[in-house]
Amino acid sequence: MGRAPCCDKANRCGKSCRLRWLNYLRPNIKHGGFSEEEDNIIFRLYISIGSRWSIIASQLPGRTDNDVKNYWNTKLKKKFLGKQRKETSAADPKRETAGDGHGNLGITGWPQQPALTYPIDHQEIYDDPFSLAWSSLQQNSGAQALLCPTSFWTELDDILRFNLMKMDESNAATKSENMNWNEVSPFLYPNTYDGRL
DNA sequence: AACCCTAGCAACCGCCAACGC
DNA sequence: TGCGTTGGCGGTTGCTAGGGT
Repeated sequence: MGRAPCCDKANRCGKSCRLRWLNYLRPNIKHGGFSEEEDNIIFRLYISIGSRWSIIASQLPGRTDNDVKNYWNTKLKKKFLGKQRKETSAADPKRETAGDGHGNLGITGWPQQPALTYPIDHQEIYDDPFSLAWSSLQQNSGAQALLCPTSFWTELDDILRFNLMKMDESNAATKSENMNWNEVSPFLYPNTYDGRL
């Protein structure tokens, strides 16, 4: 499966060799499906730090950044944006596959409410983590205070800056990606987050 | 049976930082 | 300090399988 190798199979270049080892051949790689818990971890980290797949993958033993990235792009993004897709493709209802069949997202620990409550004219930016966060936060009971989009964006931007700053500090201090997640704002870890991953 | 469409995912590409000389 | 090499990363591509028509 997948595209043809860039080099002769019998004479692979080092970079391809390394990539294949890291993403596919390495021992202890999980090749099975992702669990609901892993889904939640990926989702929350994506909201918090964006598409830093290597960091996200480091929190999921046995998963590679490529795995996580592929899984997000092929499944999770649709899962978490399912309702929005349904709204925009109402003329073609058979395309809707995510959720429980009633327009709910089916995320463990997240209230089962319609995702699309953000104004329709903001849909064009709905695919980024901020938009995802907005959708998700609105599904939580505590989102009442965030009904003003302007203050929400400001607040979320502050949180993201804070998290990125903490990550930079952590990386600078340890020269590794084993950041201290306890320092990241819990604002984006509602319900199931208990301070460890 | 043949065609079309979509999902899944391994691999490619390009950029950038670290490293050694 | 400058340059070439290497490794790491995120985004993207394109092959394959499977389902629908």
